[in-house]
Amino acid sequence: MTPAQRQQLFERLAQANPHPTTELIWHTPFQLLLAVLLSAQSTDVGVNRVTAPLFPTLQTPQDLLTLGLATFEEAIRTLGLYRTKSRHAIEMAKILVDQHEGQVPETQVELEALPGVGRKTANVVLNTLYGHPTIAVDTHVFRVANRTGLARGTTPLAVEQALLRAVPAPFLQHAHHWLILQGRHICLARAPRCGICPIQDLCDTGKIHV
DNA sequence: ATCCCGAGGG
DNA sequence: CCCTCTGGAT
Repeated sequence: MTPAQRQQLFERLAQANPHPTTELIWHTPFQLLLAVLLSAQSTDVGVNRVTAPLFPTLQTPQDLLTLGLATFEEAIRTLGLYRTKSRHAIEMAKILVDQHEGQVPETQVELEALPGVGRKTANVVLNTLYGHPTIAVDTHVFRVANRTGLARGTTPLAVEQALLRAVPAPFLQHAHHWLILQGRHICLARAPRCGICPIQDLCDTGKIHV
């Protein structure tokens, strides 16, 4: 894909979504961190479903410690991976209270040191919470980048590095969410909706068929 | 049967 | 590299 085509690709995604943001519902920094941790192998709709009744009284890491492991497990049970996620969330809250004065850290290293927080989650937090020009590569971004030919790679890290080179600078800030929304609503995993895709003519796969 | 804003452990 | 964690949606 040529630089001009990449520019055009993001111009169209930007036009379709002028103010892209996460579809997770949150109000405090800790809630965003917790919601992203819960989103692993789960849909945002599912995460919002379990956090809606929880978040009014769960705003800080201390609130989660007060709630306790058993109650939290029960509250997120329908998400899947609930035991691992609950354990990580509680351990994460302890570290935030003990070592970060209850605040969400702003560096990749500090974030990835938290239980349950890997590179993808750290990138989402840095971008969404602090406005860093990071690109978190999740299942959607990975699929869209490889399918379109925007940036190819066999691992999430390789795709992330390819995207950082392929995305025109003015679009870096919101590239993550534009690609996510494209993957979630248009470039679906099983049945991509090429008929309504705004970048179909720029896409390597879209030209071929589907 | 496959996928969903993955991470940690072996 | 592989495996496991986990339930709901399609």
